[in-house]
Amino acid sequence: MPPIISIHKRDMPVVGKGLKHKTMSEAAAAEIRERILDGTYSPEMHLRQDVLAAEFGMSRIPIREALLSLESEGLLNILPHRGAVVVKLSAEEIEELFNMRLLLEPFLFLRSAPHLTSSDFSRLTKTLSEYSAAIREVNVNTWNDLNTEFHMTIYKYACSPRIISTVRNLLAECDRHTRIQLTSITADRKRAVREHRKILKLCKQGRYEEGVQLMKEHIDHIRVALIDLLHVRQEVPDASPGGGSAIELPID
Amino acid sequence: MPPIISIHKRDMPVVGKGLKHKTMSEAAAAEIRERILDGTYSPEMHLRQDVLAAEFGMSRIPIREALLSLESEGLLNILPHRGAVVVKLSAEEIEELFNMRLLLEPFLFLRSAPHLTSSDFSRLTKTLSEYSAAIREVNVNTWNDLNTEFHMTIYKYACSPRIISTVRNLLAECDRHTRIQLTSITADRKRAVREHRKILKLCKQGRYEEGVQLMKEHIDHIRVALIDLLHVRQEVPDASPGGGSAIELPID
DNA sequence: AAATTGATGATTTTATACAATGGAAAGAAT
DNA sequence: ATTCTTTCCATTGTATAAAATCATCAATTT
Repeated sequence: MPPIISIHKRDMPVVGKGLKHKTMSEAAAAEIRERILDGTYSPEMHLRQDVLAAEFGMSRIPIREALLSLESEGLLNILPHRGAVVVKLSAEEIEELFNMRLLLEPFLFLRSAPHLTSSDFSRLTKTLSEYSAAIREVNVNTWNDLNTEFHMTIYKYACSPRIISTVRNLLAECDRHTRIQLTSITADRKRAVREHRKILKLCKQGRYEEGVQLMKEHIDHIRVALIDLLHVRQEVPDASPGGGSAIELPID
Repeated sequence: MPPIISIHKRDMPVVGKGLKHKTMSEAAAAEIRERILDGTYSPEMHLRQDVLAAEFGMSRIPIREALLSLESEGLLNILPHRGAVVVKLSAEEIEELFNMRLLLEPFLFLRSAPHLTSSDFSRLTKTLSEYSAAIREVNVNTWNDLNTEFHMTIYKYACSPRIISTVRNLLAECDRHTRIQLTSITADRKRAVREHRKILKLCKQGRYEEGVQLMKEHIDHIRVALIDLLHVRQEVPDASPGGGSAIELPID
């Protein structure tokens, strides 16, 4: 018997059309997105079309289209005639993403939560359990998927596909940075799990006003902790006219 | 003397690189965007790459890239292997755009308005005057530019470039539909001007809470009127779980 | 020494050609 | 007559080649 050669997905990416993708550019975008989100391509890294094309075994045209697509998701900046750079967000820009979540997610919550079914709650319970395990094991690769699933399941009945997709994209953009925080600070990890659990409980009990309030606090806690962390690292005083504090949260 | 041949911009579009655009695809995107926004390309219209390429005097590749860019702005849907279709928004989808504006614009307003300068007020006064004239003359081609300028000037100090660009894009998307309303209903036109004028006055007087409240009402009035108009036309009962009413507006 | 100009090469952008896809029409089967 | 299958063709997606842009470096000028 000849030895069996094990091919791991990450060792040798298969980038192409198939069941998952109708076009090569979609497949390339998915792979590049994954690499940005998992940190393989770090902020400010320059992505070369020819290198990616050679690696993925395709021409540069679908790579260009993939990069354009990722630019519209906020993950890349494309500078004309100079190429694509992985976005590095300043503390202020990260904060803005959280501000935007704080503006949009409560709306989705209140429109959707009253319509959640028992099947949804089963799914949320399962997702929460997996999230808790991933947090405990510091398994950073699945945090965002599970966090996104938790939030998106709660919002699924909001009848606001545009806002939902905007939030989904914000979650993806935030994840690169949320990982830093959750990796660094044990207490923040445990609190995230606790808050998810309580949000779910309040939904089950039909206490939506309290649920939405906690959802806001949950998002804000991450915002505050992350900005603190980033400012400690940068030690740059925040002098912008609108900076310093987030939106006016009526925390009763 | 030979007769002077007058070349109008709209009669013979010059689509290309120059001072305005670094790439052909940017130039094409701008021209196509303009045509979508001014109604030349109506909702559900199919845009063919080869036709556009021939008309603009360029190859299909930058056209493809332009179409991708416009898809990310929400103006087009690109169906793999089937081409690009101008987005037609249902009444619910239009309403969602307004809901999103109602969530985001007050935040921008409150962060920015206190920082407006006398120079800003001069500009706003001028813009308002031009807007008023355009409304009076039912000059639909400039309404959105002036409306956008009014809103964007107020928001310029919000230190939230991402939210600002999201709102700018929402304004562009709403415009195709707001025109229907404003063209149809005289009273709505006059009220829009009145509301803009009063918002500006409240800003000058430093009465920001009242200003933001009126801004919300202003946006909501258009939403309500537009949805009424669309429902009268469609005569389809709204049975969606989250439909019927907008966000919970605390109108004191 | 500093500033300006020109040349070069790497990379991106676009043009042209070829391949792939999906819808419509035609033909075959029931 | 209706339904299913096959073929065809228009259009899109991708590959390859050529053109354009920009950053860097060397040479020249001030």
